[in-house]
Amino acid sequence: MRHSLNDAVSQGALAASPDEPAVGQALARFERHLVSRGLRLTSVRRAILTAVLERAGHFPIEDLIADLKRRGIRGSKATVYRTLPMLTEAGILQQAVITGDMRSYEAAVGREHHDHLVCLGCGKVVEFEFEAFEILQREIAARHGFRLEGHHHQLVGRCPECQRKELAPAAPLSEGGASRTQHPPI
Amino acid sequence: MRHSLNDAVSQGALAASPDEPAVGQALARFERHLVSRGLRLTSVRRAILTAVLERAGHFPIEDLIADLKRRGIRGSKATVYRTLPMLTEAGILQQAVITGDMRSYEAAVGREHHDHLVCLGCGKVVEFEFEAFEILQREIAARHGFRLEGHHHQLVGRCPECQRKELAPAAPLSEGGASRTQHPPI
DNA sequence: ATCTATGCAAACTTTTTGCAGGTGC
DNA sequence: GCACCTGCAAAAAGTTTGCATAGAT
Repeated sequence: MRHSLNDAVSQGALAASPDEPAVGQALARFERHLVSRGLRLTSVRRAILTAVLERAGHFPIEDLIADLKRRGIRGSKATVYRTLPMLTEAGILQQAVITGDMRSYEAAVGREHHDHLVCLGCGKVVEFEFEAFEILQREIAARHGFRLEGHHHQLVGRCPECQRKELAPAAPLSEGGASRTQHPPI
Repeated sequence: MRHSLNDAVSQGALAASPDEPAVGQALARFERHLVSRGLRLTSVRRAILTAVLERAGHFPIEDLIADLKRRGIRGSKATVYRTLPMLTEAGILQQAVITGDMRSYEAAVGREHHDHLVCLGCGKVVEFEFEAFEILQREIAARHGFRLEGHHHQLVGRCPECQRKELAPAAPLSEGGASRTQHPPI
């Protein structure tokens, strides 16, 4: 009963509360990771990790830096850029895979795999969960000898608003109406 | 019998032959797209589109530019950067979704959806096809009011070589062996 | 005390843009 | 001939790095 598909809309900063147990666990994991390599869990790194976990979804690095600034927390651009890969290696973050211009990250833990439904028109992203196929995915990975560590499943399309805009656009070009991004099979 | 999963390894430049009908069709589509907006299908644009279609898989922009240079074809960096979005709007290309640093594209047509199996260690990408779930995908899109136009399904893991390297690395750190990127659930 | 972490600013890389001259229709 | 197109070079945007100072154990 847990393996059918399962939707969850979640955009923007859903802001997990800072005292959520996940934060403590992530801190512990991060510290383990750091210490095992002779590095230190400093206050800046703690602040960055906390800020990261408060962004529920995927986020561009710039936004994270802005978060820190806004709250008067230390943590410069350079330090953030140096810390995010550590969080990734610790298994706390992963690079998000959005049709993308800039690099973005998302939590690798604390939620089930959440996948993206991206609007080609306005770039809006809706998240959903889609767990039904992990076995088959594992099968595919195994065929290629890979050990599977995660997946991204991203659907791209047009959101309701953009579909509406398509019908009555300021499009004085060709007669056909929606000429802009309609893709009949070639 | 066509809806089970279906694998196809294909890396590097599988190089469709230039006289393949797909090229002509794509050119026609591109021209339609351009003309409908008062733009022109020039020789440089034709060359770029041809080069694009000769790269079977996903490719970074830099590689495409190198292709053109290597063959003495006109088509500067700037023009390539200006042309690729047009090809995307025409439905011929789409941005590839690779855990990514730089932007990359792939053909949106001429092959079934092909998805990626990416190695976290060395970045190697194996492509596979995974068509079984389009109905469910459509269902998810519909729930959110989206019109589905495509999908990416990307699996990330460790390729066989990188798994091997993990076991006998030059890793004089902690005692545990593979400390680097093993992620037990938090 | 020693070694790591941080911030700043400079360097780099990738992508975008302005502009003078070339090209297609 | 009028627009659009192209290449170059300069500008932006995003990311990385060197270095002097601050911080952690």
